[in-house]
Amino acid sequence: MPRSGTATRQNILDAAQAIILQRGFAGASIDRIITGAGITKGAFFHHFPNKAALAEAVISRFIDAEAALFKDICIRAERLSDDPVQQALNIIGLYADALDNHPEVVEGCLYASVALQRSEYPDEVSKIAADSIDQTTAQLRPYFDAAIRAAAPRKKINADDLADMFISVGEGAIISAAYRKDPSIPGRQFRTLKAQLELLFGR
Amino acid sequence: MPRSGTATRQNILDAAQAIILQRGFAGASIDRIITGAGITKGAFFHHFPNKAALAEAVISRFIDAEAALFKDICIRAERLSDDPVQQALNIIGLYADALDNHPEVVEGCLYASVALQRSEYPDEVSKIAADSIDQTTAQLRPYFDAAIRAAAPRKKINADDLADMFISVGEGAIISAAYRKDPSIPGRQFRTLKAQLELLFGR
DNA sequence: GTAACTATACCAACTAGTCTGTTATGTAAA
DNA sequence: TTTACATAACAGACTAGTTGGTATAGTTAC
Repeated sequence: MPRSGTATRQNILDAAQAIILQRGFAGASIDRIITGAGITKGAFFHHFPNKAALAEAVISRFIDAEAALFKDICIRAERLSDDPVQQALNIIGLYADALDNHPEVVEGCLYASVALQRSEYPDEVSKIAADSIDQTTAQLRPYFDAAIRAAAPRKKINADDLADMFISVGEGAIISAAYRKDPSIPGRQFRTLKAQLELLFGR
Repeated sequence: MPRSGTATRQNILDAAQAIILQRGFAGASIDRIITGAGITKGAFFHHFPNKAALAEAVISRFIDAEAALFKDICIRAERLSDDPVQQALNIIGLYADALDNHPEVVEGCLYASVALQRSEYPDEVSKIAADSIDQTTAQLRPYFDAAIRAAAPRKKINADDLADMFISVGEGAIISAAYRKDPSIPGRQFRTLKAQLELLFGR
């Protein structure tokens, strides 16, 4: 058995993600990444056939982590209450809590990075990022739909716009956090959103 | 007097902004920009001493336009009503209208571009972008403050978080719009926000 | 034994920026 | 009215360094 390369691979992905969020994908040169990871060019191309494959690996890992977090939050929200309104509110509250525990959000978000450099990332990467956003809103929509049906909201509102609002607040708050260098902003923004939806659903 | 170069300069800025929003700042090479603008390298470096100066010009122009739009909206909102709550709501509504008339928002936002490529842009550019964001929230905060004092909101909320929410929804909605290729999203998101604040202030 | 590396040399394409020239347009003296 | 001239607006070849990627020969840990 040869030695495992998984640590080195993670090392590369970590360095790549950090540099991509600081300098963009084009600015994240392979030389900078291998310097950041403390390895050589030979090691890099042993793990990734080219830069496009690296991009796909970085984004995929990020997306998988986000999807896992989101699914976990949905499960916990359902466990906390049977009431559809409370479930929807809990998803937002739990997401706020999760962001509080991840101060590295001030570094930025790879979803936003892909959106703002569509033509620089490989097409495949743009596609899987877009699919992941679609999947997240599709998962979220039923919760808001159920809440709207259960509570007769005080303002005419639809689940699509609420699901979009969830994504928008998340992405936008991370940009605000980056400007202010304040990692508490995303959590606070989701709690502000939660308070507004409590009113909307009469809580 | 020699011929005027202002049209060429605008041409360069337009091409640069479009390419920056598609590929990031590092991906927006001078060769790509001059090809996009249909000019030569000599013309480019006649107008800008280096790439950093171009970045500053592009961002400054964007910031000035945003600031002018925002100021205009504030003035119109104040004219529409003397009621502080209505003024705050009108700002959001007028901003939604303005976004409806600018379908190019799906291309992205330079504020977000700078935030997500801090280390690639010249320091001066990051600084003026951050200052501009600070100034916008500082202008917005008094409106929300006045509304809170006038209306005793139904949820405990502060003007800082509301001003941040305005920025977050704006930035986030543009990212959502880019993913969905739907320029109607930002306007709809601001209207959703407005509906929530109407409830908050008892309207 | 074999995969996981290090180290280094190399390449073609691209990068920001420089350089030397050329062209358009207005001013003013002859 | 022509002609000379000043000056900004360009054109395009050129350079030194960087880019992503390849090649190759040896070393290390399981």
